[in-house]
Amino acid sequence: MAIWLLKTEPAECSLDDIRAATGGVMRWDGIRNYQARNLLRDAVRVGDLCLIYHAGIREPALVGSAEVLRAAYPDPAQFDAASPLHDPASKAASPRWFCIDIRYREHFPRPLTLGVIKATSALAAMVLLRQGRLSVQPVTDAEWRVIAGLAGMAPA
DNA sequence: GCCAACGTTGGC
DNA sequence: GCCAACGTTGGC
Repeated sequence: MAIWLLKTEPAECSLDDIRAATGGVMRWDGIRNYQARNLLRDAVRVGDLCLIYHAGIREPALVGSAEVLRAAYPDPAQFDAASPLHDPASKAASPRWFCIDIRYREHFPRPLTLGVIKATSALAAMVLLRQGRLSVQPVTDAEWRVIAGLAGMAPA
């Protein structure tokens, strides 16, 4: 099982929104960056753990987790002319953009803020701190153990 | 294929 | 609202 960090602006889609969705299942779409796309399409598997990161707010933080319910499939929005995510250059026979379905798992007892992540030496190598703009990022098992501890989770 | 211009992201 | 980082675009 791999671990991923998924970044979102809570005004667009928050962990609360995921929990509130039918069955706690949410389509994770709108990825329009090739590096993130490649990870999503080639490496993200059913059952993988997703850590949800809220960005674009006063205190950015890892707030909880979800799991991958369905692996990559073509993002329907790219073919929808009315959508802001429409990509006229993408063809149905060779889709350019992909999405996944995730299912809500939990809110962390204590959200782990970016400030604390930055101040934690064991997390200094996180992709988040080096490539902050990447919206799908790999997280190592060791990083997850540290994150889980700081977020108040019992050891798995 | 290089590179300047431009747009977007996201922390502060 | 500013600005740094960085991805994309398009002229050459």
